[in-house]
Amino acid sequence: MYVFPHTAPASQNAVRAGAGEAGRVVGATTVLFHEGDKADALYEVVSGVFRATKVFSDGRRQVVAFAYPGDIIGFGHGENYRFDCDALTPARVQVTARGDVLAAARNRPELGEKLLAMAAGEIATMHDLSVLLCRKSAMERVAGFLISLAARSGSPANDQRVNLPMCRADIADHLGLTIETVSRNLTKLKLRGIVELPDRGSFVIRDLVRLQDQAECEAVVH
Amino acid sequence: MYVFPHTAPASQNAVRAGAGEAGRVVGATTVLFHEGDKADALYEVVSGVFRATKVFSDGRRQVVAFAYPGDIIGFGHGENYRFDCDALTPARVQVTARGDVLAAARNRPELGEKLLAMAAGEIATMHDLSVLLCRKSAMERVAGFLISLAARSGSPANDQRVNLPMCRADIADHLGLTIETVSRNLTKLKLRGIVELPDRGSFVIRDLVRLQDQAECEAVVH
DNA sequence: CGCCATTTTGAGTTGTGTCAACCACCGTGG
DNA sequence: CCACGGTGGTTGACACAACTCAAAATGGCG
Repeated sequence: MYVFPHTAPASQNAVRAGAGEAGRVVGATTVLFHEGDKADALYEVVSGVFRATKVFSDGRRQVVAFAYPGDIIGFGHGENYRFDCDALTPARVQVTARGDVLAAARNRPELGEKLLAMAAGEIATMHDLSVLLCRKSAMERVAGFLISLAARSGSPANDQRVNLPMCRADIADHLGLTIETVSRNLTKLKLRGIVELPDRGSFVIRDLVRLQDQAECEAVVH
Repeated sequence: MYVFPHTAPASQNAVRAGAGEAGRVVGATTVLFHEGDKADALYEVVSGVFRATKVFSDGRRQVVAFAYPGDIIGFGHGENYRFDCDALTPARVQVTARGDVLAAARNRPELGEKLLAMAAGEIATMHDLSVLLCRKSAMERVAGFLISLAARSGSPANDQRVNLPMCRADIADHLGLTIETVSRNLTKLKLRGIVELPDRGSFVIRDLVRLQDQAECEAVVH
């Protein structure tokens, strides 16, 4: 597992979310919130990719989730946020005060149902993650991760370039592996002609069927 | 990982939940629902313990969650249930048709908020599980699991007998380990005087502080 | 062009899985 | 009452996949 040096500056430009603030544009590495902050806002990702991380006292991290456009960040917390969240790329988010959302749902029941449905979606995502983490081999995790990424950026199909906005360390800490193991398995997939790695920030699936074979179980698609 | 023999009879007495049915008493091994069944009911656990499992085509299983009194089963599914659910012990559940709940929430917004809060709780639980699964060592997982169990059956304190209603295979498939590894680590904890294992169905924490040391991070408590 | 961060590759170690034997518990039936 | 068989749990020996440490290679950027 890659451990970030404690001395590394966490992130520069922190955003304080005002209630009802809308369509905020943020740069890469912008922090939406830290673990322990008062959980008073919901964020809808409009564009870009965010990363939710939990950092442990010993320096180890877990990347709990990646958030793509359409995803809502801020569910599943109590009074205070349960992890840190920052932007991996330049991004835009729609910020809404939690109180406002609840008040609105009070008047418009269909909105409440939509919130519930989104919460259900997040639960399903977490189920899938825990399934991914329980799968034994590193290859299964890496292959499954690539498939779920491809599914998020449109439907997973052959010869389609998919962005890989997170670094190896993020992938490793998401899958419970080390960067070396992630790298080795990506190389293995490349040598077998299953994926292509044109540069650090993207990949191409050349043989989806065989990639799914590597993932060893039905593709996790939302 | 322990793989249940395919030939084993899944479970005898399946319950078909009628809408609005209340306070149903079920025996151990009773199946609430199977993966793929139409997700038309919510279950509130009144007493007993339930187990949510996902079975893969190759026979491997993951125990996605254990449900204790007060827990709601049935969130986080779409049209159809995403995993199997059965009782580990004789139990009682409150069954409610999903449509009824949504209709009720439509009229009573505070109910809708309660539902959202419960969904948030389930998300938090799943976050904790994925955190548990990302922890590297088997000992960390086992220790963390014992702590979370103790937390669920009252507050975790020394010299308090805690029920362990699930078998080693369930624990193993919950933590992504094998039964042998679970067993070895439990023995290790026993030899170190950290826990006691009076019988198969329970354990006693003798030194909570050292158990938390083994879990390597702040106790996961709800 | 040269520097720095990130990724890849390599060599050696170790923890956990695998396979197999053994043990403890419990209900059954002689 | 005890012998028996079955189930679930523990223990041991060994192999292998993933981790660790280290070094080389790649790519981005001033």
